[in-house]
Amino acid sequence: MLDRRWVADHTEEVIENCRRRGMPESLLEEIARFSSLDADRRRLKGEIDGLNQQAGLVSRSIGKAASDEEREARKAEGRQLREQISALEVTINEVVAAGDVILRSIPNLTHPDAPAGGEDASVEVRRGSTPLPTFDFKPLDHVSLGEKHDLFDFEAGSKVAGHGFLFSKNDAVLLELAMQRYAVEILARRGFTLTTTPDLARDSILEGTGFMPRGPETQIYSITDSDLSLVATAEITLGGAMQDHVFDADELPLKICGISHCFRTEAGAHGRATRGLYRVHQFTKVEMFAFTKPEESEAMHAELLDIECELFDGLGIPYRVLDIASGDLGGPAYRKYDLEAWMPGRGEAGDWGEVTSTSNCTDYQSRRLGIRFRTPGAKGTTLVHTLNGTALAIGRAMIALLENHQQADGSITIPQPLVAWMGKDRITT
RNA sequence: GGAGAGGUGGCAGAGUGGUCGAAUGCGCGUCUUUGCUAAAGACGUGACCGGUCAAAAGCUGGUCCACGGGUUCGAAUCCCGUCCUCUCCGCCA
Repeated sequence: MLDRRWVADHTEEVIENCRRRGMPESLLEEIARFSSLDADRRRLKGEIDGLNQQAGLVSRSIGKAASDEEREARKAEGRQLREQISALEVTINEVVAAGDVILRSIPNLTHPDAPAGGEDASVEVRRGSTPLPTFDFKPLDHVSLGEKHDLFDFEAGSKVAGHGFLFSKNDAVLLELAMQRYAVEILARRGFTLTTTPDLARDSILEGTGFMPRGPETQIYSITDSDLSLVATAEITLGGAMQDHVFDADELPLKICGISHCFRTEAGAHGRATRGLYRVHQFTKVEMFAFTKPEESEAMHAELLDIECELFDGLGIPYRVLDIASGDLGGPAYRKYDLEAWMPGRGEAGDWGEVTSTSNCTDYQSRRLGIRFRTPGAKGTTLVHTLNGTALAIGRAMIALLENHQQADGSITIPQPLVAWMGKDRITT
């Protein structure tokens, strides 16, 4: 979330930003209301502070009271003050709660260079080093390739868990492991701390990271009779792990890699391009997360993007990089780049499909999570910036890999960097 | 899962109803002594929300002793719930 005080003092700027992001008119009106709510909060806070001071003085005087009558009189006075305070606290809590609802619904500010507009306004800013493939045969999509080589069992997935789940089989398993090993290798070399993370997290952690468990339109699976949910991405746990932490300045920037399963209900996503691996309820992802000082976050964002490019260039997968338009940014993102890989089997004659996403969330997540750093000699603490990026989302990357590397004879070549981990250089029948 | 112990400032650790944001030690900062280092001494050393101020500093009010509730004029201290840690037992990959 944004800073409460800053929002109250910069209402016009905040509204302008929301307009740029295509937020509904109703939210803009709410933001205008926020400023007066916050003024109420401050006024009430002043009153309560004053009463607290009085009540404290009264309480302390009781021990030194000269007589029983005086003591009783003071007690009554103290009781009366506390009642006033309680009443005001009820009011201020309501005001704060109303303000918080608004504050939490306000998205992050937007990078001035991010393209303005909706989904279609995103701008291609870069291409990968691998050219689009040319086939002298009709390329298959990954589902057909999977059938040919017995790589996936969607029926078994449906049987045990329902539509959107699958079993990987045979060479697909080796490939999954090889891809993870490949990604981890590159991230380790880039100075990331390697972790595997819990696949479940408390609802409070989800909320702190900006996810909404248990709403009517939630994308999150939750566990009945507990406060746990299945994570949609390791971003939740990697950010959540540092909740309320204060870094020393020399610990930053900190780069962490987390491998987790990701679970998404994909509510309302039926009927879209969901064949095969593209949109499933569970997949494995190698995620990057970074904590930086504010002035370092843009450079870190560029680094995360570079790593994503390096990973896909290394796999020989053609892709384009999109600078995501303001209207299509998620709430916490100040700026976001997506990699879209070329998927020859997608649509009529191939199409781009999103495979990674990297966001600079500036201090939007860290404010709610209370993640700060301290500079020696300087007073106070400063909120860190958080960034996240996909290293490899296994399912989607595998679609691109299988479809781009298929050969006329039906076999699939394994990109060189994976061969050692995979133990073979080709998938054949 | 069962039984017990416990969660206090950057760390260690005292504090069982008021004068406690909290002793003491370590660490850290400034200064003094010293040719440098070491050592010693003096002083200082948290976060958050407000007020004052153009702003910062400063000054000033409040809140914070895991978290949330309760009792009380008053809670780090008493009661309840939650979370977490440790020890033992059970179970288990």
